[in-house]
Amino acid sequence: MTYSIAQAAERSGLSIDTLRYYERIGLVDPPARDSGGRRTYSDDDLGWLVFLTRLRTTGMPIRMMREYAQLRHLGAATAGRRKQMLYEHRASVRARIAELQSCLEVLDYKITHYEQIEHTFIEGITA
Amino acid sequence: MTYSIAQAAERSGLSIDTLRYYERIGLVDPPARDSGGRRTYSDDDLGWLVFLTRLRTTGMPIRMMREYAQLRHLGAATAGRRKQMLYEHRASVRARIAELQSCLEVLDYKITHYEQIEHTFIEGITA
DNA sequence: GTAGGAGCTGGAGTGCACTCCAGGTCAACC
DNA sequence: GGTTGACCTGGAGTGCACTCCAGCTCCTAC
Repeated sequence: MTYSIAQAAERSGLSIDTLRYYERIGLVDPPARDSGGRRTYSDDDLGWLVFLTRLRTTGMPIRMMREYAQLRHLGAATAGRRKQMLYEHRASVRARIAELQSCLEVLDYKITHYEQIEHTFIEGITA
Repeated sequence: MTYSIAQAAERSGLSIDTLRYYERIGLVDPPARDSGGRRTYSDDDLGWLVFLTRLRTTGMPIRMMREYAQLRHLGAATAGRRKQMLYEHRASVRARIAELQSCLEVLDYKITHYEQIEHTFIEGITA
């Protein structure tokens, strides 16, 4: 199965421009072309694109994604280093989640505070 | 208790430049000045700065923080709208956490995959 | 055979959130 | 009274990750 750039964009959640941009900066290998010179993405290409969106969503900078892509390109010998990168990235994602959760507590506290103000206000009116 | 801009920066985790920038764009009220024209931050100022860093950490854009700051400036009458903003923001933070957790699963899967490759490799050598 | 739509390239432009800088002031210490 | 160090202002510059554009080609459908 192959996909036009528009289909690849839709399925990966990236824009058409972003797909070409990622290719230009070496984040994705240039996909095959059809007889008219148009990009045709394979299922493998799609899988990689989707994985990239996960890395992006979790805040990995493009510079690091590119490093990962380059290691991947070098084949099985770099599997250990890639695993190490994912390990470290996973730790940073976990830390980020913890950070967000701690901020959530502050938000909860603030919201409770506002709710109390509201109650006082209503009681002030109806009393 | 009052603080110099350097102390405010250290305690809030923002840089000195960012403190002045936030003031310029209306995110924080201009603090008092000493006889020499230097900013002196109060404990209240500090509290607000720290709260802003929480909003920033949770991904609230500056535009929205400014909106919140403006409502706060208008006093108690806007408490309901501010509460509403925090409510919505909390929902987005929760969604963000869920998103990160779902990506974590993908990372776990990938890492497991790499570990299996490693095992196979070692067995291949030692066998 | 032509009109329309998708895709192509190289390069310029955008939005966000800072960050840095030059040139100046001010208070304190030697 | 001169030097030092923190701070001041207005404005320019930076890094990131896209996003947009002009001018072109190519296939399809009428």
